[in-house]
Amino acid sequence: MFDAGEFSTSSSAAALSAECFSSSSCFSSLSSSKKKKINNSRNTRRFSDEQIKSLETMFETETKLEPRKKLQLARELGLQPRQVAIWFQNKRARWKSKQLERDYSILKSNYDNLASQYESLKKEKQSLLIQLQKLNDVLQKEGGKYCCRQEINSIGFEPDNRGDDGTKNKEIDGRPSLSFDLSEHGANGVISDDDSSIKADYLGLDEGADHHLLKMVEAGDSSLTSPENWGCLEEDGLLDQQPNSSSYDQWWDFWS
DNA sequence: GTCCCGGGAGCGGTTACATCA
DNA sequence: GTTGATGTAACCGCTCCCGGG
Repeated sequence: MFDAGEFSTSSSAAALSAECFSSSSCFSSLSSSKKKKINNSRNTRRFSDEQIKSLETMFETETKLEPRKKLQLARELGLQPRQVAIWFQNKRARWKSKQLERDYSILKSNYDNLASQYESLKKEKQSLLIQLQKLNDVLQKEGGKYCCRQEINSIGFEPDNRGDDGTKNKEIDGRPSLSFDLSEHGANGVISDDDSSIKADYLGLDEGADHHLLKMVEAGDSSLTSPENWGCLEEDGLLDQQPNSSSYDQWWDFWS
């Protein structure tokens, strides 16, 4: 395929190679002037396009050459077997380096996505906490009118109950009903079933428990904003539905 | 069967040089 | 023409594996 003398790649180095190429100890035993001469001989050392192409093709099929194939390839390309071996070594190193870069890029992309999701969830949580605080304030102003969520349920509380004029609060049976704006939860500003399932996901709650919790939130149960009152959740069996203590910790971390 | 030794091969890191902007 | 960055062939030192004694 290629004549040994066709390429000037390793003119003087090739001449040396016949006796020294396969022995690094031979090289290291040379005087410094001799080494310099060898280094200077690297002048036109780049392999030709044809040689590179053949080497690349072979590398695609196998990244490690069998000794027999190495000799054959070296013969075909007019190179020393050691040159072929070194080319494969360097190629493997470069390929590995590129692979690491690709892997890093993928991991970084995944991390960025997760970080972005985390930030948006954090904002959503903050927004919900603010809403809870507002509701709690309203409830405290109103006194004991909303002490019992059964009572609220019995009057058909709907989070989306709005007055005809579009205001968020509307009287039901002569008592004010509360609605609130969660703009992040869709155009109509109410918590949808979809939202419930989303929260169930990251709170680790099952749908039933989460629904219960959301109802309490929707109903403006002030106990939710006061940890000392969370005992009622246990009484309701809500926290009992936590699969394990780590989920409980997760729940606590989320709201704290 | 086990240990030791030498040689071959691969790998990570480095050097020397060519090329290009 | 000079310079810094980059790519690459070749090397060095080390480790691992394997066969022979």
